[in-house]
Amino acid sequence: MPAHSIFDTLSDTRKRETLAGINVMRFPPGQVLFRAGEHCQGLPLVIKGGVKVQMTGASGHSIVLYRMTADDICTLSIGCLMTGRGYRAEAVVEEDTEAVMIPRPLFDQLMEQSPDFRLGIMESYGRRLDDLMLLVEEVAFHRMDERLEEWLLARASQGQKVLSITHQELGVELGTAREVISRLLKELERKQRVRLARGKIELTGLLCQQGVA
Amino acid sequence: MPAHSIFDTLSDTRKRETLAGINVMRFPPGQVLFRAGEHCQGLPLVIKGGVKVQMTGASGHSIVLYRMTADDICTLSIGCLMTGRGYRAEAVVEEDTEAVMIPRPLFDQLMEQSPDFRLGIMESYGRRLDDLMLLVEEVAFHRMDERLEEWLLARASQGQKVLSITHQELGVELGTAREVISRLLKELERKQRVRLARGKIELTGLLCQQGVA
DNA sequence: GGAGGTTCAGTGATAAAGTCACACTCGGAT
DNA sequence: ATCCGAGTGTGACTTTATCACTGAACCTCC
Repeated sequence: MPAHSIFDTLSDTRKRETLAGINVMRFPPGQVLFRAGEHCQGLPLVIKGGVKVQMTGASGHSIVLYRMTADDICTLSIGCLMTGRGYRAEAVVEEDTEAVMIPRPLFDQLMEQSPDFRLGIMESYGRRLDDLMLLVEEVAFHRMDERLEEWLLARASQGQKVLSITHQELGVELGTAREVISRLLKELERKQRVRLARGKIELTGLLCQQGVA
Repeated sequence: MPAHSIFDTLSDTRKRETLAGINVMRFPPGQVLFRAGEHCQGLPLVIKGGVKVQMTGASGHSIVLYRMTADDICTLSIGCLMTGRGYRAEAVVEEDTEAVMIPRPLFDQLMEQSPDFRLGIMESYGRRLDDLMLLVEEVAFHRMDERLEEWLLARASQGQKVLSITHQELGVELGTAREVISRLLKELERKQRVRLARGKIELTGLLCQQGVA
């Protein structure tokens, strides 16, 4: 039985009733859930998997804003749903993902009837605002070399030792240019913290050790 | 009768009943509504005035995230209210401001009973997310000289020709250092777009013309 | 009105980051 | 084997950030 924890607080019959009309969708990596400008059809709940949300600004550059993983709510969609405006960002699946789409009427109904559903939505919103505020601070004030190391470290702590990612993609992650990433990675290679290959970054030495801890 | 448009959809008796228990508070410029780390006591609704919300990052630098004006809802507070975490930002009054504070129980009650109240909250959240996403893009990819001109232009279009603001404060607005602002302003002065004085920036020439249009 | 202190602004030197242009190289595909 | 495109390396230059310091404007207190 596919589920999202926001339904856990509903009674069993209520839950069955709610989930009756909606079906789980599966998405492969690379699939685009929504694009900038598109209109929102409902509220996506991620059951499992991973989705990155990124935007491309007026400047033509892109930056990853945040990620959704298992049990997440696509908060961004709520705003679009309410105001009727199109998405400002796009969502790209990174790992095989299962999600359900809550249509507007059901969303309204749940908001009306379930205090816990409301709480879940509000909490999710709060977290997202926090994420974005931290991102602003990060982008505005942190050095790129530190941000890059932190990013790699975060991956290392998930147990990944060899990352399959291009410098260009890393540039989008951190909101900078490919050349900047290339130079910083070369510098890290000189410091024996990574080994580089085409499309791959192997974490070694301190970067890897710390990641395990 | 002080009011916030989010109450407009309530029936007159309902509205009277709701507003009975809460009283309008007045704040002078400079007053701090909340600080980073403090806990949220309720949901502030701005009746009139102006409040800026800014955060100071781990780096020790500050940046203005957004502003609240008449009829705004302090969306940030909802997240804090729901999760119980402290504020990550601080709110500073800029103009004489009137606000009401909705205590948690009343907030919960309105969320349960009024679809329009829910809609208003959700819309407000959506706008805030949008604001922050645009800010990320702006900070990450736009040139500082353009951002500065846009900021000045936005003030000009509100009819202000002489701004009372220090370079330091402008640095916080745009998330950069005072020296950077000083140099860019000097450059604008050379281009006859502003006249500078201690604590003042007078908009002239194109910058002013465009502002009026 | 001056002395002294504080806030604000200007500027040079240097480092970090972004931009532009172009060369090279690795891995398929034909 | 050759070709081609995606990925990477790098020099030259611009923009922005940081550090250190100077000087100017304003305030307060005699």
